[in-house]
Amino acid sequence: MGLAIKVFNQFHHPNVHLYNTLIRAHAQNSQPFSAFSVFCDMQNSGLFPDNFTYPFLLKSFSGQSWLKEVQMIHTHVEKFGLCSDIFVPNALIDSYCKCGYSGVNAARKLFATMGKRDIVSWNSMIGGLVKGGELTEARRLFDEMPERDSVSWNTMLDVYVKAGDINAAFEFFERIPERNVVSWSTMVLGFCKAGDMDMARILFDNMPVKNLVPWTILISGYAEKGLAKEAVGLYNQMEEVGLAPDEGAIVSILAACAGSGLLGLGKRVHASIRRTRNKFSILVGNALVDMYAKCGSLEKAFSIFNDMEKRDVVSWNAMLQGLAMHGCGERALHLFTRMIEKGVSPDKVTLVAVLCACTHAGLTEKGLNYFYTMERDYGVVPQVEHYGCMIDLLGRGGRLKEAFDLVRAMSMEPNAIIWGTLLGACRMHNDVELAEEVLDRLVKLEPSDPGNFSMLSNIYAAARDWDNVASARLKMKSMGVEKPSGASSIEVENEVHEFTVFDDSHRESDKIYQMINGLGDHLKQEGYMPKTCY
DNA sequence: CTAGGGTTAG
Repeated sequence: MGLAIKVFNQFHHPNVHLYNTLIRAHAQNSQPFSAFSVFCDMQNSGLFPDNFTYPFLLKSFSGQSWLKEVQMIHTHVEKFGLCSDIFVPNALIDSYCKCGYSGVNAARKLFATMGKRDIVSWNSMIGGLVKGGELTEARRLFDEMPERDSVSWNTMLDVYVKAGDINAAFEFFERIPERNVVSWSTMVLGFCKAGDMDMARILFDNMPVKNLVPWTILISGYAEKGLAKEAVGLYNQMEEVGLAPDEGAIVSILAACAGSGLLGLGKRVHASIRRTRNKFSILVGNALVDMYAKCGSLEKAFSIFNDMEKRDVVSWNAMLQGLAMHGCGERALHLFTRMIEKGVSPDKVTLVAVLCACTHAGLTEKGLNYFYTMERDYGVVPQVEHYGCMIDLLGRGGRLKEAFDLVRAMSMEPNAIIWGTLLGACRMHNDVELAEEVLDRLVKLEPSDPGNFSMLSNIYAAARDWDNVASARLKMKSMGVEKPSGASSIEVENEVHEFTVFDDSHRESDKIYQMINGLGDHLKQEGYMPKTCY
């Protein structure tokens, strides 16, 4: 690329073709800023962009949400009458659809006024609607379109998957005239999302052709659900068939590991990165920082964070969040100060992390102060997540009434997390009366979640109100769902061992319990009194 | 133009 630019600069009067080539090269290297600056140079030198310039330029924007720039190009294109070529409006539709809600609306308007449409115009428009969550309209357009290719069918399959209707998705999948690797992958993803890992595996095993994407989907699917054995096994299998994870696979698998604490697999992926490349992108760096931080290896996360050549706000957020969630509130706040000193603008996620840090460090006053000054100091308007942090901060501090007042003072509708947080605080401080009131609201939002009643039953238990404990338990049973028991797992030499409560299925179970009891005795000798009443 | 991908409160 550097050489290409050097050669380009030797031309005294580059023509439109040369400019286009350079813009396309920047697009291929995901350099939107460079592409745009070449475009500006081109205009400054008095040349008029043509039918090729705009699609290339728009292509370089992918990954950005540059609504204004897309609108600007749209205006240009209309002024010069370049919409006659179908490639230009098609590229505009696609770019608009990557700019969120208002972008999709602009795309829709453009699509409606197009005199000529090809299959790509329809596919782009439908794909945009799917991204915008407008599934019903996407479906309508699919039914309306004059002809369909495999992209159309796959997009429509994605509609069913996104709608969460796995049965309808599978029926549709079977009706697709020519299924390709994308159709199969979408279906595997659908089963992963539906929690049916057996079906996901069957589909995966029966795929006529595979690439890295279905491997990634299934490994991430296992990892996300904490199925360490399956995830590691499949990752090994992938390496055995000679596939190395690309950036997409790395980021996806690391994210799944972060979500469920699979440090072992995360380390494997990290090792593979170190083996195969000498540097990595911000995306991969952030995924690594987040994975190590969430898995509890804070020092490892810090060392990667510090070694990163470039950091963006997400890098800082991941590190801050990691420190905050592991109780290192003071360290998180110190890092936040460093972030401000470096001139990085905090965003809404940063402030969630900061407030969370105050909560976990017991810094109630400091948290309140950040909350009330965040808009003035950092331009971040408090949103429902920030209120959630404050409810937790006040609630844990025993200031239940203030927490409840804050919920009522919120400008937005409190969601289930808000009420759930408050319920947790009631449990912590044994406030039965408030708990009943809070549960009332919570049930309206999450009527089928038995966890809420489990929480209430614990509150009654703490107050020794056994009649109500019984009725809460009964309510849980009648909902047909037992609270699933949690499991923990450790990995020893690439083998995963899983444990649940009262579990004696492990082959070395006797030894393990011996060790646990021994530890308990030691703790008691040191004066530790276990708290059994939760 | 379609499938996987970084940070968000219980």
